[in-house]
Amino acid sequence: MSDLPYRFEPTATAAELHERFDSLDAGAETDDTVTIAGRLLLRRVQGKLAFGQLQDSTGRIQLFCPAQVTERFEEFGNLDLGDWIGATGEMMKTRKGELSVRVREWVLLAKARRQFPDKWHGLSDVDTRYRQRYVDLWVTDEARRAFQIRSQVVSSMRRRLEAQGFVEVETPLLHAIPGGALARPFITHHNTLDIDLYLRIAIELHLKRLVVGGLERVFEIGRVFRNEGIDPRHNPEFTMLELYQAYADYEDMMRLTEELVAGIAEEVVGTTRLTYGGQALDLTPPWRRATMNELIAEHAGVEVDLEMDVDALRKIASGFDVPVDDDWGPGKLILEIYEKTTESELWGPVFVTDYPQEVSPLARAHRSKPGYVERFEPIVAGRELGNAFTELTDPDEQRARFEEQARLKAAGDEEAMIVDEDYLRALEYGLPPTGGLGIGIDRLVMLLSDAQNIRDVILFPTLRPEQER
RNA sequence: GCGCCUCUAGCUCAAUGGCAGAGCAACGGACUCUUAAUCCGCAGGUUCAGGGUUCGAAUCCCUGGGGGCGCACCA
Repeated sequence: MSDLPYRFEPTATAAELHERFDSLDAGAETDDTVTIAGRLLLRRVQGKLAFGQLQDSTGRIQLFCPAQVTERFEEFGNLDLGDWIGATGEMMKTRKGELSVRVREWVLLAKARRQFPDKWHGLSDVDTRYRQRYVDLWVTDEARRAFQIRSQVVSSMRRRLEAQGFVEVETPLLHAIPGGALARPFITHHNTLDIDLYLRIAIELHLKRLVVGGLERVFEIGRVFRNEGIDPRHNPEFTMLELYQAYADYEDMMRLTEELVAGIAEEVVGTTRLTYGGQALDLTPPWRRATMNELIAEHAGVEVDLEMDVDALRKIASGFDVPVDDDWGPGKLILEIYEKTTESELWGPVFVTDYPQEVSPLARAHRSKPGYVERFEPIVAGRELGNAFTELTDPDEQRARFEEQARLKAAGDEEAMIVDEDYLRALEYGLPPTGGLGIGIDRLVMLLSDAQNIRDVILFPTLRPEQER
């Protein structure tokens, strides 16, 4: 029978105590009684005097425990590193100037039956860090920091969007028709309906239905699933912000993006001038705008255009070692050339604009450039941070785009879309001019926490299951 | 999916074909101002698993497993 308490009531956190009492002089004693709780992560017993370092979610505070003052002193000295305890005592500073709680009463809240990692070296095996995040969070300062930043980023994002009149919604994760992006979905099954359902690969189509429904500014921050490879920038489930704004176009979305990201950076890390992977990264608006074709010319040294002969584009692509598929039109060829030669070279931030329509089935045709759409991707540190466009609103045009996608699907393209009749019906009721934007939250947090691996900003990244021993 | 690298005590790491080791943690002891406390003592292992080569394997080879990086795919 365990005699561990069912409840405990700390009156202060480590951070609060430092804020209130750091100004004490070395050797000072007070009558201020506090109760704190946390894990004992360091301990130094010295005969009739013991010191402990208690860590809670806000930081660390020293416990000062003379045998004459601290109850059950012998037992206190036998605590293991990692034990959860609660302690009550008076605030003081040691002669050496370390702020401490002089512990009178204390209670064991939970026993650490497994040994904690080395107090100095911590955990370096990344596999263990990801699998046992509950340990990692205690012993790896950067891990705690990254997830604090993540929390603040999402919180700041919500507040900023709400302040601009955006309404947050939740739409289904289980989709009968996967859509809104070009990606392979996870498939699952509903027993009672006896139908296959897909974990969503994007939020897009439901949110645009809501704009049809009169939610003129709408957003969702939520999990999206793509059945693709895992690498330092990709996790099969990741978090996206998607937002849609009636009456806006992609120029509005560019302004919104740079202001949102810069505002969040300012609020969360205090500056828009970051260092990412040792290189300076300045998120201060305005960000550069450049068309895909201009950037290809800059970085690959070749002029490409949809007007060009397909065979000429094929030749250019092959020249850059792009494996060319016979089915690809000029738009897909240009995109592949861009991704192979240019994208990873862009440090940014830069808005890459004016994508070929062929690879953008949900974006509206460019108002002045035939064959192109009003779409951009914000590129930062050589990677896409998001995707946005002036939304395609014409139901007939959308049907034609879906049918072209369905043709590609039939030809073997597993990432192509299929016709979504209900979405077309919604468009037939009328979607106003609308700007849409998606931002990868994980990627944004990586930038702001200087993380080189997406797993460092996802608490429990997807891993192979451990084998039974 | 392919290629390269990696896996040794709870943690961090040595030992590169010749007796499996250290620091921290644990365990026993000393110590009333420590800061990774210090000092003395004592334990701790299916070297990821299985097979092979060898007088002898943590080390070399093969198969399998976990992880990392790169490529492919993608945001």
